[in-house]
This record gives sequence, structure tokens and C-alpha cells, in this order.
Amino acid sequence: MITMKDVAARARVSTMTVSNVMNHPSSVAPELRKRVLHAIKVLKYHPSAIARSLRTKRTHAIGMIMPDITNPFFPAVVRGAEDVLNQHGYTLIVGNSDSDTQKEERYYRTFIARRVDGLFIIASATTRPPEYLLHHDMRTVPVVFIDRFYRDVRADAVFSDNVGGSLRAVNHLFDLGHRRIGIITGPLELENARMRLEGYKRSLALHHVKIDKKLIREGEYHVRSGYQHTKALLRLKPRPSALFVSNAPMTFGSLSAIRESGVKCPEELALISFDDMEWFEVSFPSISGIAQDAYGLGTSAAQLLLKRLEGRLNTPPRHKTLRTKLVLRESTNWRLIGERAA
Amino acid sequence: MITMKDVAARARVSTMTVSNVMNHPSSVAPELRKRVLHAIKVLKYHPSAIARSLRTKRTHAIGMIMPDITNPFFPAVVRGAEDVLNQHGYTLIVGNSDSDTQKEERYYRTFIARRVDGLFIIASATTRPPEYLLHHDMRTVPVVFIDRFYRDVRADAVFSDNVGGSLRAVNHLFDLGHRRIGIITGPLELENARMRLEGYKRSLALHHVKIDKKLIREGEYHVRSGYQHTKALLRLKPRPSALFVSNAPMTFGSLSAIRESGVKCPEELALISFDDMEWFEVSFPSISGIAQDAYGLGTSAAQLLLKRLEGRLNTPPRHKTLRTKLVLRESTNWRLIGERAA
DNA sequence: ATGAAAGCGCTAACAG
DNA sequence: CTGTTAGCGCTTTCAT
Repeated sequence: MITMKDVAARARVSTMTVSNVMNHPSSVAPELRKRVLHAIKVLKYHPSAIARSLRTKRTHAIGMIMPDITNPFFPAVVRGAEDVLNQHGYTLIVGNSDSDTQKEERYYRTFIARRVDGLFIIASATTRPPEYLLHHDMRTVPVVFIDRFYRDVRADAVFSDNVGGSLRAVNHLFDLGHRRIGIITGPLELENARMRLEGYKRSLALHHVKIDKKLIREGEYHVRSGYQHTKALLRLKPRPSALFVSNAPMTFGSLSAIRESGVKCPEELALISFDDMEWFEVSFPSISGIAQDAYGLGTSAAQLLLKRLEGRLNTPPRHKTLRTKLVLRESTNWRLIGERAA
Repeated sequence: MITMKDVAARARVSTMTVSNVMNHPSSVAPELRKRVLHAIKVLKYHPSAIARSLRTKRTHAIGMIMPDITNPFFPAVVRGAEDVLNQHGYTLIVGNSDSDTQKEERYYRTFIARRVDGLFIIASATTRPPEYLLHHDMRTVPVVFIDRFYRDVRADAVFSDNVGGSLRAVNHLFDLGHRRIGIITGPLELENARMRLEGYKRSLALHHVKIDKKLIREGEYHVRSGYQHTKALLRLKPRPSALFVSNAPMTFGSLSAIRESGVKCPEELALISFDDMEWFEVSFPSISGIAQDAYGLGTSAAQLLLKRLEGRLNTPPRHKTLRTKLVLRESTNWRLIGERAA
């Protein structure tokens, strides 16, 4: 590998001048600057971020730990964060924990070892915050939680309006005349899963419907889980007439189960999802959903982190909530609504 | 940040002993080892990968440049590569180029600056290999191409059997009695797009059908492109009776266009895709596709790279082709639809 | 405006 | 088995 020394020798200057050409170009005489730049080009010199980081104590790298890269929600978050960070000269390093606490901690260690300047954490589901976080010094390496919240960890956080979104989803089902509404929640260890359930409960209360525990199933935010719980709900007598599923992969499983069972959707079972995906548009039936601003979660998180990185490390943690959008499609029989309105 | 020196002081040993406890534990007396480990724990010491890399010239980090993180195909590749690399103590750093040559080169520079030990490259579509690669020294930082191939760049590569897969897809359409078959290709600058087109052509030749250029549309591997070209194909008179779409996002666009046009699929237009996605299962109609082993591409690429990293840097480039699978669903078989209705 | 010296945190090589 | 010395490639500090 070509080093600064090589460039310096070739340009007949000191390494310091080379360094200055890269970091404070205006402080170098045009003559020398040209010579140095030429040498850099000829030698194909790439400055070592490693050596520089060792000296400056800054890596300009940010780590992100996420639980499931195959859930399209998360790549969207990544893109948001990446776009903002890149614009500010930072690189995002992503680690996929597979919802495995062990892997998650491994990534944490790796990131800290690599001295990332900051961290985004979308932790795997556990009742308490991950152990490693309790010992983590937020001032040395600031953390922003995305779509997660722990009351005993003081850190910035961004999330969707889970309660509001769910409330609207379930209200919509009531508007359509449903009274017996099932829900497949996420792991209730997760704040967001609890909040989505909370929205469901509030809607029921609002419509004077008593909670029936048989209609509440705790899922795990993945496809198979959605499939199994839907099957279980369909076996119930009387069957629920509508179903609220707490994320997109589970909705996929749910729809598979519904089709396999030969139950007609939305005629016999209306379906609405928290999360909205591209393929909801072309599925059969097309699926109504609560759209989260995943990209916005990423950009917001990045902005919060950049603020911390710029120094004001002592301000109290900030929380940002993003709005959700109700997207109506066939699975909740939007045509009926249209007819009614007409 | 706690350094090795702090640990050494606390354990009353030299830094070298601390280093040895971490890297050659058996070479340290049990007594001292215990003391050091205790100090590490108490002080929450995380060794600096930065300093270590500077010294050892190894970062144990591998970069991956990919064009579109929102296309589920690529996250699957990532997981494959990640799983193998993690097992061998490497970290994968992913950069999303957005199919933008500029961004792609920026990531290349970043990765080289960070002194990654190796690179996976899924380049954006261009006729020639990216400029930066022509100046790249494969011996210093080995590269493995995934789903890409350039005859004038000597590097390892893994890809799916694009010709074979496409051939089977189109043969299947012929088996169903279609003779007027359209294709939406990828950007023909990409080897894989050309290969998929090649499979189409071979199938036509096999069935003594002359190529009709109006039935061949060059797309861009994204949703909107699939939508637009499908609309165009549907305007043709006579209309094709079947359509082969070269990747999943375009297939999504295609299906949207078909539904919007009120054309019945598969009765009036059969549809098959290169790539297979989870949601193909629950779309309307469910979609037949050529399944690539995306995860396998990732693991294979990682294995090739690890071999290079382990030293045998002088062997000629290796290419690995993975098999594809034909997955049949409703979009190419109206009979299945009948079953569903029943 | 330019350069020399020192040191970031670690480990290879060698000495004891 | 343990410690000392030197140096990886850069930038900060301080002379010149």
C-alpha cells in the first residue's frame, strides 16, 4: 500500500505538507499543492482512514444493529439513515442480528472495537434492554434507538405513532361494521408491539366492545408466526370477522393461511396490517395497511445522532414520533365504503 | 476510552501480557491471565480494532457494494455472505450505490480508505467495468463479483445460471401453447440481462419462432420500468399472449400494469418472472418465477473471497454458477385459478 | 508557509 | 513466561 511517505518523497515535500494538502489545502502554496496532488494521482494514493482515526479519535463510521434485513421495513430505514449520514461524510455500517441476542451483542462489540462514532440500535425483542446497553457510556458513543424504547436507558429515540396508527386501523374496521375483531400482536416484550395492542384496545373501548382474550394472539413478527396464529383464529367459533395484524411479514403469513383455508377475504374475514408494503398493492386481495415512514425514521435518527456528534452531548434525550398513514385497499372492502358514501 | 495501558497498569503487568492474553492466551501463566481478564472486565476494556489494524495490516472487514437494497434479492445475498464471513471472524460492511456510478465509486474509495481486506462488487449497469476497477490491484485487495461479469477484469465471480433459467421459463410458456411471447429485459449493459435475453432467444429458436423485435423491450430492473414496458406491450396488435419479465421489481410493475389495464392474467396474458419472491405466492394471480439462490450466491462469494484471503492469491480467477429453479404458480396456469375459485 | 518530532494503541521481534 | 523496544501511517504541536 502506498503511504503518505511515498507521496511526500515523490513530491519532494514533508509528509506534513501532504497531510495539509488533503486537510487544509488553502494553507499550502499552489506550487507545492499541485506537485503533491500530481504525486497522489500517479501513485494512486488512498489515505489510510485507519491511521487517521487512530490519531484523530474519529472514525466517521456509524454502526446500525437491526433484527431482520429481509423485512423490507428495515432496508428502508437504512436508506434514510445512509442518505443523511453520507451527506455529512459518515459511513454507515450495518449488522443484521437475526433477532438473536447473542449475534446482536457480537455486533455491538465489533462496532465498539471499531470505534464507531455513534450507534443506531433496533434491538431484538427482550423484556429488558440488552445487558450491554446498561454498561454503555452514551457520552463516549451516542446511541439512537429506532422503533424501540426502554425507560431505563437514557438515549435518543425515533418511532412511529404506533398507538395512533393502530387506533385508526381498528376504528376503520368498526366503521365497516365489524365488532368481533382479532389481533395478532408482535412480541409484547417490545414497546412497539405493546403500543399497537394499546391502539387496538382503545378502539374497542371507544366502541364499547369488551376485550375477548381469545381474539388476542401474541406473534413474533415473522411470516410463520402470522400463518399459525391466523389458522388458530380461524378455528375459533364464532370466528372473528376482521383481523388486525401487527406487521407486514406476519400479514404475509396471515394471507397465506386465509387463502389456504378457503376463507373469503374480505367477505368472510377483513384484514388490515400495521406496515404497508409495495406488494400489498398487487396481492389478492390487495391489502389495507398502516404505512410507516420508514425512510423518515432513518433520516430522523441520523439527524438526532449528528446533533449529538456535533457536541451538545449533555442535552436530555430527545424522542421523535413520526406520523402514520392509513392506506385502504380491498382487504377491508373499500368499495363498500365508496358505495355507502355515494 | 480505556486502553491496553490502563488494563496493564491495573493488572500490574506489561501491555504485552495484556495483548497476549487476548491473542495467545495459552502463552500466559494462568495466574496473570486471571488478573488481566479481571482488569479487562472491571474497566470494560474494548480493544481498539483501529490500532490493531494499523499494526497488523488486517482489518477483518469486507466491503460489499450493491445497487439496490430495496430489491429483496440483495439482502438475501448479504445474509449469505455475512453468515460465512462472521463465522470466520470477518465483518461485512455494506454500501448501497442506488445504481449511481458516482455513489458507487465513493463507496469504493471509502472501503479502500478503510483498508477492507476484500470486496464484493455488484456494480451498477454500465457497458464497461467501472473505471476505478481498471486501476485496482486485485492482489492487494481481492474482489469477488456477484451477479456481474467483465471479461477484461480478472477477478473471481459468482452468478446464477441466467441462460439456463430463462430458457426454462420461456420453454414453459411454449409448453402452455404460447407462440407470441414478449420479454422485458434488464439493462443490456449488464451481462446478466444479456444472458436472460439469450435464454429467451434460444427458446424461440428451439421452437422455430422468429424473433419479433417489437416483443423485446429493454427495461431498467426497477418497478416503474416494468410498469411502462408492460403497458407498451399491451398496446401492441396483436398482443403477446405471454410475458417473461427479467427481475422481480419489474414483475411487480408489470402486474400492476396488467391489473390496471383489466387484462386477465393468465387467460389473456401469461406472466413469468426471473427471480422468485415471497409475495409471488399471495399476489393475484400468484406468479410463476425462476428462483435464484440468492443466499447461496452470498455464501459462495464469501467462500471464494476467504480462499483468496488465505493466501493463494495467484491462482487464476474462478467463476461459479449456481442453479436456478422453476416455480410454477397461477400466472402461467389458468387451471390453478379454477381450483382456487372452487 | 513548511518541516521535525512526538505519539495515538496496538503487536512483532527479540531479550531476559 | 514476561517485558522492552520499535514502528504501523497519520496529525498535532511547535519550530523555523
